[in-house]
Amino acid sequence: MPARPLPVRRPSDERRRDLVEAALRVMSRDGVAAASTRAIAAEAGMAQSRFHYCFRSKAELLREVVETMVRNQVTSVLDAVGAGGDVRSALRAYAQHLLDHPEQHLLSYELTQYALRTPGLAPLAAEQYQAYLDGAAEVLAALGITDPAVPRLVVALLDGVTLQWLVDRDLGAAIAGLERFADQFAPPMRQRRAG
Amino acid sequence: MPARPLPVRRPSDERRRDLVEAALRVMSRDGVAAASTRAIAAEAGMAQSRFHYCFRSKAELLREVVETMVRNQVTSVLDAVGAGGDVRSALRAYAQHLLDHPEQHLLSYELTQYALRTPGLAPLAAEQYQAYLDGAAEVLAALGITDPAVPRLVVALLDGVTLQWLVDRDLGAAIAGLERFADQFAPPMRQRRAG
DNA sequence: GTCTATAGGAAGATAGAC
DNA sequence: GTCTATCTTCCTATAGAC
Repeated sequence: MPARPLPVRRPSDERRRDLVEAALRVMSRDGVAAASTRAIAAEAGMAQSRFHYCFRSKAELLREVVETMVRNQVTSVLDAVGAGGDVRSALRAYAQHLLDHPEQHLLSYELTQYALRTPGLAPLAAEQYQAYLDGAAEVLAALGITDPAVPRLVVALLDGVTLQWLVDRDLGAAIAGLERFADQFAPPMRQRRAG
Repeated sequence: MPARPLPVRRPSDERRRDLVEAALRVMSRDGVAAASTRAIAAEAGMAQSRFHYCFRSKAELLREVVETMVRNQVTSVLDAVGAGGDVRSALRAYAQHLLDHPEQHLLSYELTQYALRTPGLAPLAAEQYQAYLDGAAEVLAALGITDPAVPRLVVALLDGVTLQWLVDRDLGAAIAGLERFADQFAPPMRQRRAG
């Protein structure tokens, strides 16, 4: 058997992963605008010039950053929300996730807009939201809600409520909004409808 | 009467307005990240160094940019939505506004996040959303909806639906989502509930 | 492969001629 | 007041020693 039956796909695959994760830390902490190649390389504990040994350009990194972040976030939220329970408990779990990881959610919006503003990267934003829709559909199916229009509505409402919370940090209002919304889909324990 | 009975409040008040408007044009067209003082001054037809004659710093400009943009946008949406009609027609008017001025809405999100990420500017994002809440409350009151929790929910849903539309440009899905939401507040012409 | 050093340019802000 | 020219700093990306 030869020593290397097939050439290593990319010699710096692991370094790339390190840089992507460092980029995610910098972006979460300081924002997308602050994530220069210098800051990212420093966060990963390497010289700035090594960045360009692993990635042809910063744009190439950002593609992977968005993909990784979406994967992580969907997994993270799905784990938090879980499979059992009812709609209300799922929404409360989402609120808890928001409270525990506000930077993840803020970063998500920032990367969406980065993708929308960067020529050629708009499809990434579409992939991002497709992943959110798929995640929402999965949770909703586990809750017995199969109406195909609902995931889209749920993602929209979670997005809007999350953005408001990031601005005013009023968790009570956010939860009240989510629970009121939940009444549309799960029979409320008690009547809550207004008019 | 003396020629100048009182000193002009700020000798460059008009120039400031010009720069703010130029900044809004550049930001709408190319994104917040592309709005350098050079690009803004060029858009306003002046030398870059004159920027710092009108504004002490770029941060000072951005405060005014956010305030002006929020004022403009609230006015613009309120005009489009109008005072008469029902919830559904108001939502359709909003959708039309979105279709006519996508950049305004994208810019709104970008500036929120810029404010959230810039130390000391977070209150600006809060002011921005307070203005949106006030605008929504005004429209809802004209529609006979006085539940104080609803404006917040409406703003959240419009935000979420708008963001989704900016990503996938699926207007049919956006309108369907809005109309379904409208059923909560206005009695639907026909039954639309799913399960 | 990994580093230091640096090219080459754009950013915000200022100096000084006019 | 307004310009050109420039300072300083930071950026992405590359060159070249080791």
